Amino acid sequence: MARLTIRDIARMSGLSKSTVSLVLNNSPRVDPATRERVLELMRQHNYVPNYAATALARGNTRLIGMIVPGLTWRLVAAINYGVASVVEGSEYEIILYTSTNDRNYDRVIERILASKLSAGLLVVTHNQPLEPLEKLHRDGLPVVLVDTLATHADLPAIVTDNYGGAHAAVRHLLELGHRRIACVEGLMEYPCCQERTRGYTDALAEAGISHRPELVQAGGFSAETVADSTRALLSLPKRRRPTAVFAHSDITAYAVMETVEDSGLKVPDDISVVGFDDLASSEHVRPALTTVRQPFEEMGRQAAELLFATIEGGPGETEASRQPPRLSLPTSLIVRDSTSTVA
Amino acid sequence: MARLTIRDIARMSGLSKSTVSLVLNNSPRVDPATRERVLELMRQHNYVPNYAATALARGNTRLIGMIVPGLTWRLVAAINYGVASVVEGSEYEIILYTSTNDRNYDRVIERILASKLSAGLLVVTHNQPLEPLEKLHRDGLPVVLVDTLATHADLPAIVTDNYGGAHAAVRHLLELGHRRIACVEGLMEYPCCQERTRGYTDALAEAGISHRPELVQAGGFSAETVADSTRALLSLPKRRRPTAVFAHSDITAYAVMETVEDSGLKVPDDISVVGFDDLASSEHVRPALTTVRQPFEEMGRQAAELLFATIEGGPGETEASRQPPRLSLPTSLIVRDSTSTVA
DNA sequence: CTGTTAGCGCATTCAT
DNA sequence: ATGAATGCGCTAACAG
Repeated sequence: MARLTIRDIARMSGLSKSTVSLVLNNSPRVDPATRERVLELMRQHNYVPNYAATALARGNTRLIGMIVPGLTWRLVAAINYGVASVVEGSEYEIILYTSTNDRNYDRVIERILASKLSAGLLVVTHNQPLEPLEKLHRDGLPVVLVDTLATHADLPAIVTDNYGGAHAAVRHLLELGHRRIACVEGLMEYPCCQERTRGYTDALAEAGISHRPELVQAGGFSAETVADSTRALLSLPKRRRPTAVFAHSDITAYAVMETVEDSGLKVPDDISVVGFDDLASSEHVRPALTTVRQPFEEMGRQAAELLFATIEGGPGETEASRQPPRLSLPTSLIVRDSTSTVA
Repeated sequence: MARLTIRDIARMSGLSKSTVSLVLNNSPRVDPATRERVLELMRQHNYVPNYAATALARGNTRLIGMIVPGLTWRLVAAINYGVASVVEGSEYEIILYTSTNDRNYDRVIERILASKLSAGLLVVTHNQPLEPLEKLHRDGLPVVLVDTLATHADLPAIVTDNYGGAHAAVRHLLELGHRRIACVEGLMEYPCCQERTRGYTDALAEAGISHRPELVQAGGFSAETVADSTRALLSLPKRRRPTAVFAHSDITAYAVMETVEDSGLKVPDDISVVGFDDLASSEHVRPALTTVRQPFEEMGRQAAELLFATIEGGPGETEASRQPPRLSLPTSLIVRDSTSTVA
């Protein structure tokens, strides 16, 4: 597999390297006939330009980095798919930075990304400090956040309407006649979770229901904490006990449902449950979970397109680019079997 | 962010480029004192060698390609995690090739991978033709298959014991007293599915149960086909109707369970169901699914390590390497609530 | 429209 | 132990 170089093609075609290079780069200023001849030659000999050489000469690569935290793979699959669907139509490739533990996050940022390996960066759902990313962005590396709701960050981002989603979920419960609606929260360091609680609180307030702190429980990401919280809710005296639970995530909702059933109550007959995310499995859980769907795939697509736009747009220190675009995609309520009218 | 080059470091340290280069490559023939001085300088100025330049000069990159088919993301998450956990301890990065549709598979193989972008290739669960991969491998690009049970392929692979897993699943049902055990198959083009049917058939035969073709149904990957197959099974006269179903995958099992319940029967009371894979969601499905666990994460780890070994091992046309290593990882039966003794 | 000439940043001989 | 020279394969002015 003696690799062919551009020089070989040049010799074979009787042209010079530069002309061949022009062909490679689709330059209009090359004779269509010779152009076709060269292309044919390449095809015949299975010539492929050396990536490293191209990158070096150009001064930039055609790779985009994608940072995804290890723990959120279940959400990330769909995002990835969306990203991939637009990337594969381009000349770019994805290079994947997964940090399975948090410690090497800094290494990833400081060392690898500084090596000019990627032309842009997609950062998926994470709660690491954003300062390093902002610095990179200021230094000219396009960065797009995906599902990282960092309100204070000075970075372009694709997010979903967490507030609206939560609000709609609670509205749904209210319309079913529920009045005592609990909330089992996720990690409140995440702005998205803060938004969800805000949506919950506001929806209740708008319905004229006064806030009851005892109905808002910490959940976190651990099934045990969620179980504890759920038991705390169930142990309330009957007339103060919630008839419905809004969970900050589908995973949380699963744990809530399991705890409810373990304690001899039925979902949705005794307690309705709404989740958030619409993971693929939520359709198969029994009862099938009513939940707020996040358009993950679409988010991935939009994020990739935004990133490409920024990359192609050049340094673009225009007035418009100083205000980083922040696209919020709508969520939708998927009503299934885990919610019903209040008994 | 005017990027520093090796030349800058050389100037600052009063040395020549080549000496600095020697430091970068951990050459023993450089004075420990100067070596430390140079390293310190690099640290201070946040110098990182240009990846493309290094790759070009060396003639090889420190990237490993990972081909994953778009449709199997749910399985792939855990594999990825395993791969990432070993890659992040190395100097390599992952570059992700996802083909969301099958058409560009050839393009991926022929063009991108031939561009010397990756030092090795990890190919995850796919059913594309393997010839191109074999060719690449012969041409010196290390390739490792993950969960692609291609019995006839001349490539190193990490697989799981599909036969043994299926066998164990059916044994489990037999021990519960079931005699009429159906099988809802996956895509039979996949060798792994062929193995699963073989395990099913053999386990029955060993128990002295004669093969009943009507109990083996096509499932494929579509929920509707599975539903059809399940209804066909349920519509058998009561004394020929199966009391248990072995499904080729968890997803298939979900659809089987739903169809069973739609028709008014109960899992596991009327019909026991066993899946294959142990997706994360199988724990949350109701009834929680009894299934055969594949050690996805471990597969990813092993695959990455095998790939590294081959890369570092050089061209290695030894006698041992002519016989491509084929590691089969054991599966384990996870008993949950979807199986019970026969009524 | 096409060829000439210089690099891109680094690794790697060969000298010293 | 360190420096000078050369080339990896390609792009990008600048000429013609």
